[in-house]
Amino acid sequence: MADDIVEIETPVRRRLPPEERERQILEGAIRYFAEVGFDGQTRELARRLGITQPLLFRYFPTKDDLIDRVYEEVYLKRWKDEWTRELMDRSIPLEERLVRYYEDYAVTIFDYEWMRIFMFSGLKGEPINTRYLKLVRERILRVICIELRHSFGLADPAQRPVSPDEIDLAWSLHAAIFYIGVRKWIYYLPAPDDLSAFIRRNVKTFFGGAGPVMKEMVEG
Amino acid sequence: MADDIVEIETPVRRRLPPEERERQILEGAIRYFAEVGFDGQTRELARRLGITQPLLFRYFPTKDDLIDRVYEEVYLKRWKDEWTRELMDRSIPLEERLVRYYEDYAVTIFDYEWMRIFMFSGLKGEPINTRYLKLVRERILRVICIELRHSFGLADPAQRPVSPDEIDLAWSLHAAIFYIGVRKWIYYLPAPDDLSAFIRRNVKTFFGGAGPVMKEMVEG
DNA sequence: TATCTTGTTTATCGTTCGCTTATTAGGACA
DNA sequence: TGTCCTAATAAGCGAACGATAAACAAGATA
Repeated sequence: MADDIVEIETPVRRRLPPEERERQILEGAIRYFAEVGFDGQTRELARRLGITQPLLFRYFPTKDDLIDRVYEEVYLKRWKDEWTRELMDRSIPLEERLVRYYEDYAVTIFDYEWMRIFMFSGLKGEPINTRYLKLVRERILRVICIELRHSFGLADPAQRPVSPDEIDLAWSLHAAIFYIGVRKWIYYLPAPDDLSAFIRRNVKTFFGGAGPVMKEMVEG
Repeated sequence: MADDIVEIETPVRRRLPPEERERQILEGAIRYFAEVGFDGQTRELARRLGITQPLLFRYFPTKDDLIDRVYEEVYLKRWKDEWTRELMDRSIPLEERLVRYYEDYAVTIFDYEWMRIFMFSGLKGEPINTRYLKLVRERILRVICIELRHSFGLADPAQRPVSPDEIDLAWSLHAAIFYIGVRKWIYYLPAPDDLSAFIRRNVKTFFGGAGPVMKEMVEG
């Protein structure tokens, strides 16, 4: 029965520098939790990493601690302050600024791990999610509204503050881009093959139609 | 220590007609799974229903069977064929048709249970999710594209079929509306207080800007 | 080569999971 | 009021969960 000879995997015990092992676990956790959600089991995560389960608990005291590190790694480290700065650069036409911003933002969020962990943590009601969205609202959408006001020759936001309704309209442009990520990484449906062209068309549609609507909101 | 007197709940065993009990369990399951996801435990579900856990398994052989019934109940029973029909009614201006459709569609999907179960099942990769989205694409978005062609005086779809790029643009309008539900029921963030006005503004923005973009896609 | 530190594994704890079996009791009917 | 069907419960099974304790061994230092 020579066919029955099975290769025994001799589990080589590899001793890694702590920071390297921690890094390895963290990245494995991001991949794993992005796939199955935070109800995924520590045993299975350890199996995929090729280590034993107790070793996880040496580096991360509890499962929740590991999850917190995942959040930190995925969201906060990927935020760029330059987005706000570049959106305000009036030496460039606003429509082009919007295209540039969304092209860059898309690179950040159109990512298997980012997208799925964002939805999983949203459904769990994690505060970090709310915090992230507040960043989007205050540092992106409000800025876009201010620039739209200027671009359409509407009232100065210093005189007449940006209203929630205007922010909501800006959310819509954001949603259109964001939804591509949802389609691709949550629903596993085909997404536009030319993402740049999609973004350009979306911004053009929005920018082309927003003028009268904004005017009505601000001055109506 | 009269304060320590505790009301003992004598567990009244209520004998219900089977179909009534099944209904009660199904609706409890929708509420519960919408809140915590499908990893929620059958014991906790039973507790919330005020029944014992084995009774669940009398009515639904396995947890998966119960989940399947939840899907059926939430998605498929809420689809309206009249949406497609009314979107095609050219006796009404397209912009108004779009507003009417999204107002009605919003009533259906802006619902705690619908929204959250949709996201949970999406993340789980449930086939029913893909099936539902195919409905949206073929019976809503494609129809909208055809009507946009007609409204903007562009090539007849019978001659030049609607392209994926055009469908993608229609997804964007859909996404803007859908995202309100995400903001409200997934992120628990404030949503527009006048939903009708929001929809009207969105459709107006889209309709106002889509013309040249559509023309470029169809004839460019 | 012997020693020591500590990264890693083996074995296991207490709990909770989906699900089953055996028993109890509600309520329509005679 | 007594009978009977079956809705409902009580008790518990094996497996899997997060987490722990004790034993082992890789690799730097002497």
